[in-house]
Amino acid sequence: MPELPEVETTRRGIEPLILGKTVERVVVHNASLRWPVSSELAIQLPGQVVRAVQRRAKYLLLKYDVGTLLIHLGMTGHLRVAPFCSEKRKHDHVEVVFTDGSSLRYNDPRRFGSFLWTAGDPLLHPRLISLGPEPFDADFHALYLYRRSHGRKLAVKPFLMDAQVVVGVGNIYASEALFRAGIAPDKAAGKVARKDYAKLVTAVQEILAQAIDAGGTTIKDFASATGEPGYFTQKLAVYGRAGEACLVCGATVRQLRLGQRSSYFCPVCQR
DNA sequence: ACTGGCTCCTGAGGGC
DNA sequence: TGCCCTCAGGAGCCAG
Repeated sequence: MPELPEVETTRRGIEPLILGKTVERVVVHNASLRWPVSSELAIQLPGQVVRAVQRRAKYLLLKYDVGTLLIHLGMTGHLRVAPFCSEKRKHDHVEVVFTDGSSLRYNDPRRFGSFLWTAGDPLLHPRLISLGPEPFDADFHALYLYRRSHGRKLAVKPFLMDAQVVVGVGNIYASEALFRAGIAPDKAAGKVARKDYAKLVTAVQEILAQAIDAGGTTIKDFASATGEPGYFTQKLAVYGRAGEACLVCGATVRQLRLGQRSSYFCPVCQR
């Protein structure tokens, strides 16, 4: 379920706990994630040192000398570091065990996440190569969104959530950013004015930055690698607030479905 | 080329 | 207490 802030919070949590450690072995309890967990992991990783813990979009990149482990948390994935001998929980599917006895443990009830292995440049992996810019990159700007959306009838909210347009903006932050930018979520992407895309770019960046600072958003079960919940939940202006009063104008927050996802908005503030 | 719909899977919560 | 229904933070794939 994590969006970019939750993945970044996870990255920051696990990095100091695994960087420089040597893998002893990989234990796969259940290989049936989004794609089957590659048997390459158990062959390639033993003896390898974690050289870097990076993020691209919602993927975590664990870099080793011989390749990169790409981890996607899906909707319900969690990573935590615990002693290998500590008690296992239901839905602990994969463990990367280090020579110091600690273990990077992947838990994912719905199993929508993935563990992919690539020996080559991870940015050229099929799952990553066609992704759009990072929201904090210089090439994510108003004119870019304006051009990308030209002539498109798709509603602006699913447009914003399209990882080929910009990465990392999931269902919660898409609603929040559109609220902050004053744009109705069901407006056709191609009808949004360039000046409104400028507001949207700023809104996306502000919201994601604030959410990262708060350690992510916990709706149901997000927790960081150290088990802390996210504290951005208290700052959500519209998400999950259907029927309640808009914090800005007092109108009733409404809910509608766009692209099979719940969207929340203020009919007065957003046009 | 776009768009909407379906899909993977488990669990929580509401209504009866 | 239990059953059934809907919904959930992602995103690939398919038909039209």
